[in-house]
Amino acid sequence: MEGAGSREYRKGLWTVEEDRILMDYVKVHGKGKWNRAAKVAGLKRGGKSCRLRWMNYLSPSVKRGAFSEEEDDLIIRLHKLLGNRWSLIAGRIPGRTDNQVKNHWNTHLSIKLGVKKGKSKISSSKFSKKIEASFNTKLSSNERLIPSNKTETELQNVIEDSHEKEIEITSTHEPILTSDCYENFWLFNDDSYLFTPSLMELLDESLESFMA
DNA sequence: AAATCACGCAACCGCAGTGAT
DNA sequence: TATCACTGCGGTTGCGTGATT
Repeated sequence: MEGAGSREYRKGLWTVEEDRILMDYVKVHGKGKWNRAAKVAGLKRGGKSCRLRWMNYLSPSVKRGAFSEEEDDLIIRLHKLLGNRWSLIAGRIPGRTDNQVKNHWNTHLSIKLGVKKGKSKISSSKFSKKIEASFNTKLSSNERLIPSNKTETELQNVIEDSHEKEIEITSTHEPILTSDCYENFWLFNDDSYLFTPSLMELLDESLESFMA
């Protein structure tokens, strides 16, 4: 039982020194076994705290900084269908964690869309008419528009397929990535990525036929 | 300049699922 | 089969900081 017994755990924000210790530990031993990691590394933190710190902050795959419009768009689309399944949504957005997506939704997107107050303020022309229309009819953040004759697994497969198709398409293109702009570039196997119009279109097409 | 407010985000909590023994 | 350790998830809290009064 974590927290029980004589062992006392530090709480609150991580210090630079704690970060360094955890980073060093992961470099040598790899991820996992966080409870043991905390003890072996000499951190006065629980395993869960170590795991969270690594996953949400220290991991080199975590992307920092503001969310792009494309990311916002994708989150909104996926949330519309998946509800508060933050890990699933985050899994479709390279470099973003479930915590980041959840926080971003709660502090920006839900307000922007007027979900909590029951009114939509969607203004972006990027939304497909059908997705926007159906979103406006369902105000609760927990409601999803999965047809009664479909399963969530089928829905996830649709999203997976769209992503697969996207990768297929982008693999045939040359990169047009710029260092300071996330717009209009493609997805690759290295750390760089992008949201292309084709991904959005594929997702819309797939979801529309799924919902039909 | 000090006090208060509001916002954004990191971190915590409780629970469920999974795998090893 | 039961138990335990561990991981992962979503909801929530509370701290830090900038804006406002």
